[in-house]
Amino acid sequence: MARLTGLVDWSKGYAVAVSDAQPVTRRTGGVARGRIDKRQKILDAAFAVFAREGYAQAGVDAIAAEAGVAKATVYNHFHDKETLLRAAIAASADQALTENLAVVEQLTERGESLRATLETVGIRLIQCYCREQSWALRRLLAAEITQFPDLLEIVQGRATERITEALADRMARLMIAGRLRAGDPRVAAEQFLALLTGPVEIRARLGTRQIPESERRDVARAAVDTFLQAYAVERPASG
Amino acid sequence: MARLTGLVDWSKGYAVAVSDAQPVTRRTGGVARGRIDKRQKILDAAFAVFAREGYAQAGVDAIAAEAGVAKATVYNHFHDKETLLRAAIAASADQALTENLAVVEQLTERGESLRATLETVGIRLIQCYCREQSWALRRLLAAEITQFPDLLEIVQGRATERITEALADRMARLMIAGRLRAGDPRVAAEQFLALLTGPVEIRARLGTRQIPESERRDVARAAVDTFLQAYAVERPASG
DNA sequence: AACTAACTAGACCAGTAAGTCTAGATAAAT
DNA sequence: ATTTATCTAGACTTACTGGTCTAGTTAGTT
Repeated sequence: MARLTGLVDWSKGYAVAVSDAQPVTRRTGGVARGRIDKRQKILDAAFAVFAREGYAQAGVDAIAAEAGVAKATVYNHFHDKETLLRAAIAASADQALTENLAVVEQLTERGESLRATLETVGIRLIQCYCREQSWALRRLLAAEITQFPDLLEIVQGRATERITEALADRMARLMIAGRLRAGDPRVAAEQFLALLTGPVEIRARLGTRQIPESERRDVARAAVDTFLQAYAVERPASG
Repeated sequence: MARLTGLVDWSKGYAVAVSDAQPVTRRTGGVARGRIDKRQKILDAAFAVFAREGYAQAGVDAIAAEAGVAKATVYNHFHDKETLLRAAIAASADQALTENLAVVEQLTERGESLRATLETVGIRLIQCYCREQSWALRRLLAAEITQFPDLLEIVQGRATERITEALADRMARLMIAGRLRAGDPRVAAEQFLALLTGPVEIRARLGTRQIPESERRDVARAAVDTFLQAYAVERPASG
């Protein structure tokens, strides 16, 4: 009866299910994971369908079909539709986080001009922000936040907050290195991100419009201009 | 059979239904509107329930109950659940727009210091942005945009876009008046808004956290600082 | 007072979807 | 070859809800 002989309470245990609830098979052998990649397939399909139709509208049948899997298999991996939602969102947030962190890491104090570095990082951050998956994640989160308030922690703890913090770290390094005027690195990070994503937000229309490459570059350049005018130590030759 | 003897196709006519589909009673008399304020009650209730539960989850019964009205009455005013959603969102967007425009209008070239004016306007804009209804509207829009793409035009045409444009107008005036460095007023408007709402967005956690008054003031001040350092004509005495 | 349009309460139908269950297929490990 | 865990297809139960309809009520207008 009990599927795990009572080792863990799975009824609400999304914290476990979310991170790595590997089915038993995975651990039995050495090479292992006979066809447990189905789990990932289900997660991907679930995210896609949830994003497209919304939680309430999304049918588990549809998710199973999109994953190329039987409905029972879905319930084999995830106890609940709700659990599935949390897992899918967590997985997507993790993915978005690593992408963003990789970009933030490129913001070092050494290297050519600070302006050029900021612009490159800016363009890449905008790229991340404009991924279809990113838009879907933000939309889905906004949609279901009132029904499942804990989604906020699942995502915020994995994405927005951590990215801002990582960027703040870099800003602090730049300030210490004398490349940026001293100030609150957290505010600097927030404002840099705001200058990048704010204009994008308006122009992208919640992700329904694809912003052309050139426009994204313009936004990044304008953002860096404004940012540097406020935070650069020596004034760049203007005009 | 046809409720309006075929004058208008009501089956999908949200453009009409949205703006002012007043029931006949309203026009029969002079003083009129016997109890047609029910329409507003329904709209308010619908927005509240849609925002709380999401479109798919929201039951028309629940909306009727919250409006203090029979279900049939809802269908008397609005042909469809879908029509009701559009109408409710449009009404809410209209309201948000007028509030925001009233604030933007306060940004004139005369008056004490430009910095003080910008700060006041900034604080008020943040206030508008943080209204529970504003958050609900943005969340709801994000939630249903994939299902009802036309919602975007209903809202964007009434809110975001118009506000940005109005602000850009003011920026242009300030540039012409020599109070701001000449440049693209549209970009200035976007960046000013971004500097205000970006940090608020992160801190408010999709509207689930109430930002204290002092924190909002800090954000506005920081935004104005950065903005003026980039756009002021003469450098403000720093330090 | 008579008329009329909007309202109410509640029954009702039809469609849909979460979650369970059964019986059988597949494939890794011993 | 046998065992064991997962998988599949699909029927099934249960519950909910959009929209309609009916019968009767309320209140403004003439």
